[in-house]
Amino acid sequence: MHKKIMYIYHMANSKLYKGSLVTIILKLLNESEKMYGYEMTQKVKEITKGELNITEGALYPALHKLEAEGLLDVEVKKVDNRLRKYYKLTEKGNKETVSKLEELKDYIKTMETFMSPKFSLE
Amino acid sequence: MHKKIMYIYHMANSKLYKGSLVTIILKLLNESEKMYGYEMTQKVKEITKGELNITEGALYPALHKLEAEGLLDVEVKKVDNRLRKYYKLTEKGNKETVSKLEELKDYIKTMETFMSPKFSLE
DNA sequence: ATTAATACCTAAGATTATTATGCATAAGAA
DNA sequence: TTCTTATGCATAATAATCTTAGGTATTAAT
Repeated sequence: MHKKIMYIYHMANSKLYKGSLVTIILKLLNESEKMYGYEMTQKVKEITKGELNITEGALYPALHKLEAEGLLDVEVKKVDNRLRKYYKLTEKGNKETVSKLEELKDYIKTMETFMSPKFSLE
Repeated sequence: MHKKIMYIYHMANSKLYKGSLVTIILKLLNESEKMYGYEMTQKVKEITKGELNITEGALYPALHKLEAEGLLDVEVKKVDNRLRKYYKLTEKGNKETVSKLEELKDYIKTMETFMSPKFSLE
C-alpha cells in the first residue's frame, strides 16, 4: 500500500515487543505446515482482529534470517503469474519453535506477576 | 560486579521483550511510591525469582529518559555516605502507567491466542 | 484508467537492550 | 588487613530488532 496521503486511517497497531516476531512466525508455520510471507501478514491481522500488524519490512528480513539459520526451508511457486515463496519448518526449526514458545510462555507468566494489582511482596 | 573470569555463573536471564522495561519501571513505582535504581534491579530479581534481570546499562538510561519526559521526579538522598536517586511518578507518569499496563495486558492477551494449541481459525 | 490488493524486496533510521566498562563507598571474608 | 562482594551511580560501543519509507511487478476491482 503506497500511502501518499492518509488522513483517516488509524492503525490499532500495538507495537511488537522485541523478539516476538520470530516466535509468531514459527508458531504460524507450526500450525499451517507451509505459508508465504504475505499470507502471514494477513493471517496475523485476521487472527488478532487487527490488533497486531506484521510489517513487511520486519517480516521478510526475519524470514531470510531464519532460512539462513537453517530453521526454515523455502519453495518458490508461481501462482497467477505471481511468485510466492513458501516457507516451512525444518527439523531444527521445529525444535526452535518448541523452545521459543516455552520462552514466551514463561515470559508471559512472569509479566503477569507484575500486572497483578499487588505482587504480594513485602 | 567486575567479572573478569566467570566460569560457573549461569544467568537464567530470559531476555526482555522490547518495551517492557519501561512498563516494569512504571509498575514498580506505582506499587512502591518511590524507589531508586539499584533497588529496582534487586526487587525485580526477587519478585521473579531470578527469571528477569534488569541490567543497569538499560535501567539508568531509561530512568533518565522517563525523567526528561516528565514522567518521573527525582530526589537525591545520601544514605551511609552513598547517594541514592529516588524516583517517583508524576501526574503524567501515573497516566502513562495506566496506559502502558493496559497496552501490555492487551499484548499478552493477543499473544496468548498464538500460544493456544490451535488458534481456532480455518 | 486508476486504484487497491497481492507478492516480493531493501535501506535508512529509531529504539531499546546487552555487554563492558568506569568510579566510589561499605561490608564481609580471607 | 587486604581482597572481594555488595551497594549505588553512570556511560559508550555494539547488537538486535522493529518502523518507516521507499521500490518493482502482476491481477482484480471500481
